[in-house]
Amino acid sequence: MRIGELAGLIGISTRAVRHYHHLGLLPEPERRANGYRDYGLRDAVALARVRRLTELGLGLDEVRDVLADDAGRELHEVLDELDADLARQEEEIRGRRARLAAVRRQAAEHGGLPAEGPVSDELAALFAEMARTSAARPGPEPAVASKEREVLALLESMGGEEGNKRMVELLGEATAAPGAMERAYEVYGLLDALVDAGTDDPRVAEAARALADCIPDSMIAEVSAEDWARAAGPGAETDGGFLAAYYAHFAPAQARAVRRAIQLVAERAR
Amino acid sequence: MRIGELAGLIGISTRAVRHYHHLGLLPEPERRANGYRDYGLRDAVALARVRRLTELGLGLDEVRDVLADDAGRELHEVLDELDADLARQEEEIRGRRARLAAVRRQAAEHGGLPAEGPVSDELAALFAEMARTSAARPGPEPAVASKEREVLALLESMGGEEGNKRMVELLGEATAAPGAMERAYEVYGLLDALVDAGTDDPRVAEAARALADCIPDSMIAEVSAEDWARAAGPGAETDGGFLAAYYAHFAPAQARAVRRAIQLVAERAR
DNA sequence: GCTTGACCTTGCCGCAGCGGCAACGTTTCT
DNA sequence: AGAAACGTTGCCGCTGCGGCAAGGTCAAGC
Repeated sequence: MRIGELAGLIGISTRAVRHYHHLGLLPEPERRANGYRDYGLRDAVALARVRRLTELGLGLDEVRDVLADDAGRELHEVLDELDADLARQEEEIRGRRARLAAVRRQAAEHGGLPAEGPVSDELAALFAEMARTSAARPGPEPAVASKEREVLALLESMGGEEGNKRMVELLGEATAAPGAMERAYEVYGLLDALVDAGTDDPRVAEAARALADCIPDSMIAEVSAEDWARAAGPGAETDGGFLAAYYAHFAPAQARAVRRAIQLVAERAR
Repeated sequence: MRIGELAGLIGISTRAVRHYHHLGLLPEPERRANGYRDYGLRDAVALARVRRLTELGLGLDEVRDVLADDAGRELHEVLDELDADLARQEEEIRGRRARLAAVRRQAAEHGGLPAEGPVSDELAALFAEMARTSAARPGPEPAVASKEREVLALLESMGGEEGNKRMVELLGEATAAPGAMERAYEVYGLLDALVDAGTDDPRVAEAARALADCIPDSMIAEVSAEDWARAAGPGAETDGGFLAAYYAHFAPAQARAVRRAIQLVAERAR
């Protein structure tokens, strides 16, 4: 047989056959006078065995090892490992499909993936409420409000399924109280004014007080007192986690005010 | 944020982030004076979205398309396609695991993968019977016998689950008859003597007759008369399938004898 | 000031399992 | 004689980054 006949017999490409030669999976057969490889049925048997193994999902080098080691002991190991690997892959795909189904459902309801804004309906409602409030107020929207939306969107997309959902829920309740969103925008205004201020500006303390007053007890209770304290603690800027990014997100005086507000909240939490 | 902070926040490597920049999945942020990339929370949001999509199993270019097209129509398509693809993969893995389980069972029973010989126990038994018969006969084993084993091993490993299994079964029955294997070895001897003969050697016809006499009616009935005729027909050598390889496997006079035998069988089959 | 270590920058190679293509020789059919 | 269908070797391409090179930058400790 020539290579094409062999390949056709087994149902594989000639490239694959040559590849197997190259990797040493299949011994090179005799050559004919013209240089063509000349295969016999024993080569076909060998190739069929190689292919059976590769189709099981073994890597080519694993196949080579299995074929080389006639020990058969290693085979057992390899097969066990392979099965575990396949089981893992199967689970992973199942999980992906589950998540994908959720995304598809949401995309269908929503008419598309959340583009740059909110992910959940609750957050979308919250943003809409913000937009209404802002439109009812004079002047442009404070930049801090838009930053706040970014933070919320990030928190929600960052994964912590349960905690963040609950957070958004509480936030929705809190801003649903009459006048709450207006008060929040007052605070945004105070913070916005600090964009170019020094960190020792007297308005910092004022903004911090106002911000802390906006946080309802229900949200304070949701987080442990230690966590509140940590959030305002000295290491927060440099812990490399979310808080560091959060503080870095604001101008220095704004960050100072936010931090002071969290300190006040932490005191209330005790 | 610098790139490491961003990456840590989302839970990804800096390499991946840069890779996403390179592929245009994530816009390049402003640079600081020292050339470092400077990220804000909005970048984190964008990155989180990219990552959610990639973790669903979308390719990076698909993610880019989805993010670029705010149409959302294409998204639906892509997600459908992805789900179908994942379903296919899941099925494939399931099939592989099933086949793998069979191989593992066999390997455990057998103390290793069939090394170069038979695959099934039935074929192993047949080969053992051949070895016994050969040992009881004077002189070395005819080369044709070994070639025959190759053919059988190939047939069995080539896949056609049902048909080949039945073939081996019938072969087992046929050779279990008293004296059958001895008669087969007589024929092997006749064929072996033809290795250097011309195709018009008178012994060809004799060997063909003897070989045809070895084939029991049960095997003849298993294959349709047309298939027998085709197997001995003029196109068999060049059809590129198994028969071509089979005939090429023998010396010319041997092949001629085998073919003549099949012709005789085909006549009996009618 | 100097080192050390942890960052950052760009850029190119490697990975699995071949497919594609180049650039060429052989066989076979017409 | 020419075309079609084979064969040969060899190198590049694909995915989603990781590794490594060969630096520049920054903060901390001596």
